[in-house]
Amino acid sequence: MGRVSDAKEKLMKAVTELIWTGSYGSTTIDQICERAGVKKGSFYYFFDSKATLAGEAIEAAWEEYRPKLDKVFSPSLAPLDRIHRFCEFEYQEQCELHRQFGHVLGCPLCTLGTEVSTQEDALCRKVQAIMDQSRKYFETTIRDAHAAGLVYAPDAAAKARTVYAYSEGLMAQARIRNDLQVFREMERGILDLLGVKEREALAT
Amino acid sequence: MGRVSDAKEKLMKAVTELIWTGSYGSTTIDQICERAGVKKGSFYYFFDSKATLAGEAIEAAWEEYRPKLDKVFSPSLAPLDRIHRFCEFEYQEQCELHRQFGHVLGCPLCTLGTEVSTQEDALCRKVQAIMDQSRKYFETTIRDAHAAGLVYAPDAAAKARTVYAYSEGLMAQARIRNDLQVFREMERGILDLLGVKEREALAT
DNA sequence: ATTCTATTTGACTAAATAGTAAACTAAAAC
DNA sequence: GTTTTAGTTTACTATTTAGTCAAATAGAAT
Repeated sequence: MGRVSDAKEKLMKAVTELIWTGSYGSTTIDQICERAGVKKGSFYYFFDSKATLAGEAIEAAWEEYRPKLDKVFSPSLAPLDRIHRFCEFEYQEQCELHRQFGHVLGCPLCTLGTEVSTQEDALCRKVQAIMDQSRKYFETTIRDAHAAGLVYAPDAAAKARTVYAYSEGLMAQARIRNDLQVFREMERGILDLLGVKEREALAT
Repeated sequence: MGRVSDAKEKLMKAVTELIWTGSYGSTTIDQICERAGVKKGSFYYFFDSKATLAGEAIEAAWEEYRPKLDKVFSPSLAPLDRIHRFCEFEYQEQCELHRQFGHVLGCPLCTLGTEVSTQEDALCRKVQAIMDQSRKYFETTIRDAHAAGLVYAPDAAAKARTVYAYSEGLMAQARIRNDLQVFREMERGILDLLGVKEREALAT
């Protein structure tokens, strides 16, 4: 079966970082290859365009991220505790990224999605699909919270869309302002959307 | 004083449209010139870079947009009515853009801001400045609503940040999904953040 | 009418970029 | 150890792109 290679993985890691720390449109194939330490011929051996690579890269990144969310949103935890842990987790992740790259990066899906929405249909669809899965964590949590009488949310899916939009908006603000403190407002905002008063949250 | 020119305005209009319907990174100076019907020499006569042009363009667009918001958020209206009108206004605007360009475009500030945040400092700062002004409409409205006893929001500025982040997040979703219906959830989401129950809103 | 000046034009350079192809190489399979 | 196959490299072409400049021009001011 010939020789084996990790060039594919290196290219995916490189493009993920470049898009996240910069933007899709401004990263070139030459740049990707250089950061990955891979020659352009090899790039075209594995992928046929930047869009294809980016698509596979975000899917791989999602598969790495997913188990972390599984842990944070474990159904064994009380619903409002999951929310709390998610906000804390997200804050810590962004702190780490900030340390590593010197800038608040926000959500890569949202940044990439808004940028390519009108231009790269296949890529944008992949972003949407991951967002759909991502939103499900909120949906399940909200449904559980409603069932437990902690919140009033008869339409958990609709409420999840709202909470998700808010969290994405907040991350966008954090990126634009390059300000980690923005994340400190996330939990309260989500609880407001869920109609949880300040005292109730503490009592849970 | 020599001859007069509208090339500057044409260039600003062109770049605004190209960024909004596409992205900052993917629009080239040649494209801008072509759409504006202006030769590249003239571009460099008026501006020294794409970033400079984009900066002036968004400022000009904001000055055009501002009076519309002044009308929507008129202090002569009941606070929750202003919110209602804003959501309706935003929906109508996006419908019109969708008709004109064949795609949901969302908020140009947020799209541009997240894209250039790590790359074009001066431009990003202009985005931030306009966002700050934009958010003030919410802040004033929320303060008035609190004073009128319609909502409980002792920290109007904080609440405005939350509402603003949510509205930006929702517009990002609308752009990514290319779905105008997303806007129909905006008012309820904002009222949820403000703690206004469904009945109360109608009663105002 | 003439002058003056703000603006326009087109032709140019240099660099960056996407994409190709054929020769080359390492290592797996036998 | 030979063959086979997967992956790598290098050198290349053709475009696109940013940015420059000197000459031309239109029209405002006088």
